[in-house]
Amino acid sequence: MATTVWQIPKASVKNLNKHAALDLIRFAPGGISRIELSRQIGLTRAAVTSIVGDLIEARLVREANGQHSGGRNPINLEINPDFGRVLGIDIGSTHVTIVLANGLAQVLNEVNAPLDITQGPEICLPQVEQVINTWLPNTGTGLREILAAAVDVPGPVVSDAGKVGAPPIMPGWDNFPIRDWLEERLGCPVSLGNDAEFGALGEWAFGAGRGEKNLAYIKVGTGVGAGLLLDGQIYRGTTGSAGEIGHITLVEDGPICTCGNHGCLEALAGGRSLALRARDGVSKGRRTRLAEIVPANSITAKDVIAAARRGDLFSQQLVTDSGYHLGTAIASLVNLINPDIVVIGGGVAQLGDLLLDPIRQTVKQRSLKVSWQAVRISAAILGRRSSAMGAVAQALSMSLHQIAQV
Amino acid sequence: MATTVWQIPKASVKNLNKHAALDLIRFAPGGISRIELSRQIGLTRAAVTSIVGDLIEARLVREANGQHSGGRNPINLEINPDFGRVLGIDIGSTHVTIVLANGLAQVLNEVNAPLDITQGPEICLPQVEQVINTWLPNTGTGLREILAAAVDVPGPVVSDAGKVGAPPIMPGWDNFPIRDWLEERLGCPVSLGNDAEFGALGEWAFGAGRGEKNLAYIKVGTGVGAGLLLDGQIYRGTTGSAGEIGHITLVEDGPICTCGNHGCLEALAGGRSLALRARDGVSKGRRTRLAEIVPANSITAKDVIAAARRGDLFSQQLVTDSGYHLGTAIASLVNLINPDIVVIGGGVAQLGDLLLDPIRQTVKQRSLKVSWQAVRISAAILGRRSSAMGAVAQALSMSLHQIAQV
DNA sequence: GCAAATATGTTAATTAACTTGACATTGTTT
DNA sequence: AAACAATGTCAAGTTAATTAACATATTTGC
Repeated sequence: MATTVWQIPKASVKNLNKHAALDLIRFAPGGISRIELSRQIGLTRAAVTSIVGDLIEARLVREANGQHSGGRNPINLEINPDFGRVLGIDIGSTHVTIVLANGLAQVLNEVNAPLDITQGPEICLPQVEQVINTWLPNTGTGLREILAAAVDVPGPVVSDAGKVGAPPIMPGWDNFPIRDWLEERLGCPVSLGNDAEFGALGEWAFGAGRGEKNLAYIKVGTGVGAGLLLDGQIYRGTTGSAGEIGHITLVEDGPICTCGNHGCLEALAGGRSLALRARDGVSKGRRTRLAEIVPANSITAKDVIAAARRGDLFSQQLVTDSGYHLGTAIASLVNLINPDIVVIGGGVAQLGDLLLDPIRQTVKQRSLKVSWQAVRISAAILGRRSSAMGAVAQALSMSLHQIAQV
Repeated sequence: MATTVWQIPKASVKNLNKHAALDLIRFAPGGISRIELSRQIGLTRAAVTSIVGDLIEARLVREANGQHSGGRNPINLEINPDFGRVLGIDIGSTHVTIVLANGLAQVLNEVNAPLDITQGPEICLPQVEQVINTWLPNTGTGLREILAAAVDVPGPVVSDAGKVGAPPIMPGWDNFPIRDWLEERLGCPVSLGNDAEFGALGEWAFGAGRGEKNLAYIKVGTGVGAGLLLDGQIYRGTTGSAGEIGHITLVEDGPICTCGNHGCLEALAGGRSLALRARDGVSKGRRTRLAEIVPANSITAKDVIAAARRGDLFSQQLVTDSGYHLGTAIASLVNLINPDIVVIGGGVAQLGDLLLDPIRQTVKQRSLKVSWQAVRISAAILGRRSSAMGAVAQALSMSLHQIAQV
């Protein structure tokens, strides 16, 4: 029942059931009773009473109200929201989003600040620290009250080392001890992850894919990446670069990609491609509202998304084209992974069915029947907060299980 | 450390470490000492002494000789080969291979018989039973001595039910209780799996990918399928149809596939495609030894492989072409899964570098650097026995852990 | 050749997580 | 109000672990 990124420390196999109970309580929508815990873990009611007693004594869990019929009503258990607070930090290529949450993963406050990731860690990380130091006191929370934090970045992560691997979009971040740096400044344990991976975790824990066994989260931002949650566990691959769906080759002689290859999904369907195709269309005189933006080569993906929302047909067509390419790559993923659900997140996903319908159609056409019949394709419920909420889930995992350890 | 398909029964969490020790002993090349066990499981030496005592008393494990330096020599432990015998049954589309193995997974005997899977289970399974009943006594083994068996079939499997899902190449097998039928006839526990999945298990346990964390086994036979072993666990997906790499679309308007789509990998690189392309070439008058085979449309994939081996340039070109297509699909897999190793098995893989080189080249060209640098692409060491040996591993898992349960 | 050093393996006493089986509590049904 | 039903708790017993001492086997140093 180890459901998240938290790895059970080898020494405490004896506490295995305590951690299992904790996770079941955390992720049970609307709480869970002792007897239900005993059924799911496979322990006796007496044992669960004892375990839950420990958790309540540690102030991690509290009793709440629930309903039933036939006999005595069960007492629902839930995480004690006041057990502590955590930070979820989502570092994107142009922005950083920071979320303050309580033990129940309820968002208490949120802040957003611009950032240019190409400036490297020596510039960016102090900026993040600065944002926290000026914003956090206004939320009525001291830095000392923060039990843990989790950060994600848009590149492959070597999670043991707390560094990024070989980041294509993150020049200068290579080998910088991101986690250690933040742990020292924030004074609490920090976990480093990949943005798509945390997006998957967020949508699995609180969003569109609650509790599914096999989930793929596709982040369609400037680039395109996937986070995989397989058999209830984040899957990172051998060097932490699993889920790099953005660099699957779709068109032999297609447009050049940031990775150096031609015809990658990212170069055909990502935000950067969306902007480039829009500029190209405008310069060719296509009839579109985007033509109002001058100069044409200042058009961004955001502009295209906004225009598509307002009904601009040309922009909608560009998005639909992205959808077909995404669908082709996702069809491969569905054939290989056979997931319960594919969650589409990132900026473009705000357009909903305009993007999802061509994806669904292509997946249905290009993957095996058994597999596409089993899969649900939905937009991210948490929207642009998927990754930050995944970071919150991860930070809560760390602190809850650390406290439960003893 | 749950390394194989065996799922630890919830009730016996207390025996968790016993099962972990058993698996470590099983898969440690050349045995493992008590102290090494204690290090890897994270228990004290005393605890390991007690656990190993139980295993020896149950006659599952025995002491062997080992070497060391600096102090007292450790006593190596290995599975007791005489604890029992198992059967590994690999049902292909045209043949069935059955392997008799002892506790150490050493092959004691092997039999091969033709079979036509399209005739359905009512014909095929009695044939398998017949083969076993006439062959097994000659090996000096009674059916009663068989502790367990595992069977694989070339289609998606619903392993809980012991049936196949929606098999494209297995008409009539749908919903037939394969496992239950065999359990009744063989009088021992039977496990049902997919051929690629068991191939992955076989190569992981005894072959090219020993002990790797993330392994993909690509079976290039009549069709093309992949078995995935991720984070040390067989990954089956939501409906048991994970790894269907054969039906990834590579060429929009490519040749039609058995699945109904166009341009699937299987239709471009599988054994069936190899034969079709050879026939086509011969009928177009290409210079090749295959022209000696008449009529041209009786040429099989086997013929092409044999000719390629003997230096026929046309046949070699056909194989190389298959390699490029396989490489394209495997590049996607490498991007998504980021495995340690990709093992190529099935008939065509016997050609070695003739097939592997174009695969390696294409993967290097079409996947991310971090990912292709980390991956090893090798031919199956167990050859045509990969799946049968995976079945042996699975059958041994079942009986070993069942006996260790108490 | 023999003690010292070193590493592996075992034993007995203790600890802690679980089970068992009885009992207590709190609700619905008749 | 009594019977029933389901949940939760308690106390005693069981068992897989730890701890700390000791036993065993092999190399090293003189």
